[in-house]
Amino acid sequence: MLRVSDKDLPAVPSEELSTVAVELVRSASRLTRKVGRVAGKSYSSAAWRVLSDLEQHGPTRISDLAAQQHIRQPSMTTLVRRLEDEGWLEREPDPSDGRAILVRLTSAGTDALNDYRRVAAEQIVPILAEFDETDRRTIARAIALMQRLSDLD
Amino acid sequence: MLRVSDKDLPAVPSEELSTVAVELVRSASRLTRKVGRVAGKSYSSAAWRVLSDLEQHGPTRISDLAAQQHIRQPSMTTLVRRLEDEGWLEREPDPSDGRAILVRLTSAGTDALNDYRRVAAEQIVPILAEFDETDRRTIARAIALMQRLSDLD
DNA sequence: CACATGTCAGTGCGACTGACATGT
DNA sequence: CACATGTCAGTCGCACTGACATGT
Repeated sequence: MLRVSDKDLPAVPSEELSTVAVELVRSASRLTRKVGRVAGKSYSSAAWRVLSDLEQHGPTRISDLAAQQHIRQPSMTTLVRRLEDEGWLEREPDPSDGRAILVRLTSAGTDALNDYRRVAAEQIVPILAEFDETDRRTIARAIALMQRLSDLD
Repeated sequence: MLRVSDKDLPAVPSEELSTVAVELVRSASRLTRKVGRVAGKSYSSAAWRVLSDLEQHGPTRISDLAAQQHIRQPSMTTLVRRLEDEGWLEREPDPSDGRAILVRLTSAGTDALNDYRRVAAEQIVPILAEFDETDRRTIARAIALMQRLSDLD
């Protein structure tokens, strides 16, 4: 049923974009569910996304973290407190704004993040390894495209 | 920055499969988060996945639904009860097994599902429409691949 | 004073485990 | 009796809104 070579892939008529969109969301959420719960001892994917973003961007304010994750400020306050209780991040006052707080990843946080990544990868890599070269490229490219779909707005 | 032809895409060395796996999960969960909350009035993506699976496979037992969604039976019991309260599905005894219950999608459930799909698509389609033909094929193919990654185990 | 930042209180969805009733 | 199916009870993660204190 599935083609292995890109040039054999059917074109996507614009009338069917809506179906593609729905199926994309569906498969993304299935994958998230499958990997998320098993990999996280107790935390959801939001926690790991926060840690990952902190690693990438350095110390960040609560409000900015909330915006990045598409959640409200109070929710981020709670999440940050839980992660702080775990020792995975720490807070410091923002020197440039007395109202704000900078959240920073700790080394324990980095360790936890890498642990999570290892476990998550264990779920996926064995199957990924069976994909042919074209399919691997497709996945790699799709990651960037999904990123674009998530960031805009 | 973006390549338009598949054969220009970089190969994926097997040493980097683990990174690809992690980033795939990350971008999938970001997309799920972004679309899920905005599209769902109050329900999470799990609810829509259940309705969608029921539409596809017909009446299904609670335990099978739970297995499909990678959640436990008691969680599925609760979810089914909420969706039943909404009038989106109904239960009937399984004629072939007195212990089991068959869950069936109602017409109101189909309507709700289509409403959700419309709203979800509205978030994605405008950006998807700006993708070139190769990128659309990439997304379409990636959906199937993510499905494979979710189903196995 | 208007506004931004963050927290607190209260609510609800949606997972989990353990114990249990019931049917095969 | 062993086992599968589903529910109940209790817990916790993780979103939300509205109200609020504090700093710009």
